[in-house]
Amino acid sequence: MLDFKKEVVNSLHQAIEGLEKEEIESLVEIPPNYDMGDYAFPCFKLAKIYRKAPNLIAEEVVEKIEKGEIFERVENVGPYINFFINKTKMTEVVLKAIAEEKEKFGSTNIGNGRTVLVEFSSPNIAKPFHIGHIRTTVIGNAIEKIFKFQGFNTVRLNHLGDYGTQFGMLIAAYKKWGDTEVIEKDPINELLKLYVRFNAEAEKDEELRDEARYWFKELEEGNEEAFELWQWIRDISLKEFNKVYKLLNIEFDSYAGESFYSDKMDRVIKELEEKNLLEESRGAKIVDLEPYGMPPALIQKSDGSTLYITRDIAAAIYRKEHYDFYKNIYVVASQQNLHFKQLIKIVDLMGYDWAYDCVHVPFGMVSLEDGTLSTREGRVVFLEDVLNKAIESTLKIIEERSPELENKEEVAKEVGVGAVVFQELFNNRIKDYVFSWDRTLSFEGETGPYVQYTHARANSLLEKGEFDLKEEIDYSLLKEEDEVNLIRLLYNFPEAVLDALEKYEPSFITRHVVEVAKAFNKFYNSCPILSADEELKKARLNLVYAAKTVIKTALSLLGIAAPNKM
RNA sequence: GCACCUAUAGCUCAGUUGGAUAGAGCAACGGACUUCUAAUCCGUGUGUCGGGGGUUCGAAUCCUCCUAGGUGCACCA
Repeated sequence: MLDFKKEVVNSLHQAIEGLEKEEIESLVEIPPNYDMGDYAFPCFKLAKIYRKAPNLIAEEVVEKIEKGEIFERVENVGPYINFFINKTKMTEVVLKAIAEEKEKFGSTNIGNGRTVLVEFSSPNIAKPFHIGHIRTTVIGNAIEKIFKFQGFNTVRLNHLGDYGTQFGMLIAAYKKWGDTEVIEKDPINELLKLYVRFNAEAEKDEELRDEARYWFKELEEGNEEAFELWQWIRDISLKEFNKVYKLLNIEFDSYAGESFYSDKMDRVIKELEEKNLLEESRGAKIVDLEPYGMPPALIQKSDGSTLYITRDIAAAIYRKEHYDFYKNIYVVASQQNLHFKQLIKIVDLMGYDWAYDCVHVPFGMVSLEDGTLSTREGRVVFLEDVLNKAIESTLKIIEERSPELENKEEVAKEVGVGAVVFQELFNNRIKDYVFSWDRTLSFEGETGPYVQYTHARANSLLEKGEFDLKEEIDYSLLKEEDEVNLIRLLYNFPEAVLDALEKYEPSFITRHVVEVAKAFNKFYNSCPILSADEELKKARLNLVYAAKTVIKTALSLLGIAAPNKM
């Protein structure tokens, strides 16, 4: 697709002496208001070079710029040079590109088949899948889709929390108080009860903690009973998690969790020792990171068992050997910033040049109105409940507004789940937020259902208007302000996707698609489409098709369905 | 105590690498369906951009100090 910004840069480059193209490009900006043009160039920097007032320079440069067929007008307002793109040209460029590329519009091949691993979701076995897990799950899912869209070979990793002392606790608790039948009926809740009870009693009884450590040690050393119990717990938990993944329509390529690396730990410890990175301290083995301004990383406990970071080092090395990744992305809460800083530094100290291809993508915390989430204290909102409640509310709305709709259940699921996911991807990752039912179940304004509704509306127009993509249209007919604003947003979509990829920030796409939906609805309200004159109708339907396509693509990158009717 | 993150309208948040008058949604009030899906659209207004100092032609954005909140910092993950 023709790059208008490059055109602006080129014509400025010809008119200005003493500035490299790169410098010009970094200065070109989008004015605060489109009345002022599509692109602008401020002349303050030139003022310094030429020792002349910036508005005078702007005047002179404008004189020298050739308008060609790309620019409608180029004019200066004070120290700014404003470029107005020829609207017919822009319309033609965008609508043709979308008609050709369809749902691939916005994709590139910058990945060129390189492998990107995305580790996300990674719930802890035997604990409920609650609202706190939704962020990693949907953010990771979106990031994977965005990378894939740009030509990367992506691998979706669910690094299950299926190892560690907590399993010692569970095994010990099960052996004391467990009942297989009861657990099979409601696995997560019953296992959780055991876990909570164990923790409560361990407060009073130190010996219980020793028992837990003992069982974890046994598990690590291959005790058969411990292993079988562990596997059973893992299986029934995964079955529960899959209910949520199914609702979200998310699948993984690998469920290799922490346990998978249990037999790869010795090698790590040996290697750290060989490279003189390991030190004895208080009976444990650590890597001293003080020279890098970080607290020491505990690699091996004094009882010889390993820790989270040890397994992560093993995992990183395994992944490099097994997948030869270009990037290894961890979508994990910001609480673990230090952990990942330490992890990456240790891998670096081990001499691996790919250490900084490991990227931690952090996100803020979810809390409840009455405080922090706490599984142990029962302050928890289950993700499955949130999704089901959203689906239920959606179904009610459908019954009210479009009772004749076919497959209501299916649409309710797509819209209800879409609302939850969309809200989750709407703000910057890093922000903390307080979970609120009101906000989650609101379907008006800048929400998922709003965007989906816009898509369904567009689809309905295309059906009623018997739209044919192959028909020739007259691009110059689309010159209403509301049309041009929509077209401009469609034109900017590919850049929004690239920004999202570069910053690992799906919300850039969420924000952009909301703008597209707003512009579309404005256009829809101000411009008659089906009742317009034949040629205008064809042109407008083409624009409707383009908007619908971009909305659908954007939603799919976010992991949200785009129903044709709702 | 040390480190990192956050602070923008009543609420929830945008604000592109420093740039032209700081923007949305929600909430409130008023208006638009015999006409393309009213989960829509139009109108009405509110800001010490947490505070001070600095850099700059120009700062919500960069630097610095302070305040408030959050998170992390050795045998949990």
